[in-house]
Amino acid sequence: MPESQKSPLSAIHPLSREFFARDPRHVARQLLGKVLVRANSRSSAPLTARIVEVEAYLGEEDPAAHAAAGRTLRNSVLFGPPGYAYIYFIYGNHYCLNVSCEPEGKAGGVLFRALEPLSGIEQMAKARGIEVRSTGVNSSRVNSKKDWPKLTSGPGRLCEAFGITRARDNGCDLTKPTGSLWIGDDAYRARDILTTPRIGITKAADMPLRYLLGGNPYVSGRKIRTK
DNA sequence: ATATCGATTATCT
DNA sequence: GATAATCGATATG
Repeated sequence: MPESQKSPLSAIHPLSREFFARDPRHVARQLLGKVLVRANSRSSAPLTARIVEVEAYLGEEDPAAHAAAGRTLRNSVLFGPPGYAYIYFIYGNHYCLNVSCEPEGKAGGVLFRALEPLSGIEQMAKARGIEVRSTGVNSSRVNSKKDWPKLTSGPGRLCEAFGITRARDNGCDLTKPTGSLWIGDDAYRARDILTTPRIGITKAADMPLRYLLGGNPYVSGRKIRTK
C-alpha cells in the first residue's frame, strides 16, 4: 500500500510545454505520480491529488479517440498546442479531463481516470455531495480513509471533486501555476506501473493504453481480476 | 461478489 | 436520431 506524501505547493513545480509535446503513450506513463492542482480563487485552500491512472488517446489513427473523425469544434483543443485541458461532457451527466499532447497540429491526449487525494479532502467531498462527518474532537476528518476513493476514482468523479467543467476549464493551459488548474511534479517517484486495455470504449478496445500504479487503492474500476 | 440498467444531453450522421 | 473515454442504484448468487 503506497503511502504517498503530501507536498506544500511551493515544492510542486509545473511541467513544461515540451513534456506534453510527445506521443500520448509516453506522456501518460510519465504523468503517473504527478500532481493535479486546483488553485481556488479567494479564501479556500488549493486542492491537490496524485495522478494514479490515465489512458492515452492517439491521433486520427486511433478509432477510439475523439480525434478519429478529424478536427471539429468540440475536439479542437486536441489538435492545438500541447499542455492544454480538453474537457468533454459525456452521457448527459459527466465531464472528463484530458491534456493535449503532441506538437501543435497533431492530435493526441491523455485522459485522467483516477487521482489519490492529497489535500482539500473536505472540499472534494463537498463537491461530490458526500457526507463529511467530524469524528470526536478533531473537526476536519472525513469519515474514514477507506471512503476516499469515492471522491476521485473515475474520470467523472475526479472532475466533480475538482469542480472541473467544460465552461470553466476547457482550453486552459495546464502548465501555468498562475492558472486555476495545473499539473506539477513534487519529486514523487511512481513505482509498479501497469498497462492494461482502456476502459469503457467499444472501438480499439484491445489496445493496452491504460496506465496505472499497481496496487494503488484509488485506481478506478473493479478489483484485481485473477485470470 | 458481479451484472444490468436508467439517467440525461452535447455532438455528429 | 443514435451514440457516448460514466456513475450510482438495484437486482441477484
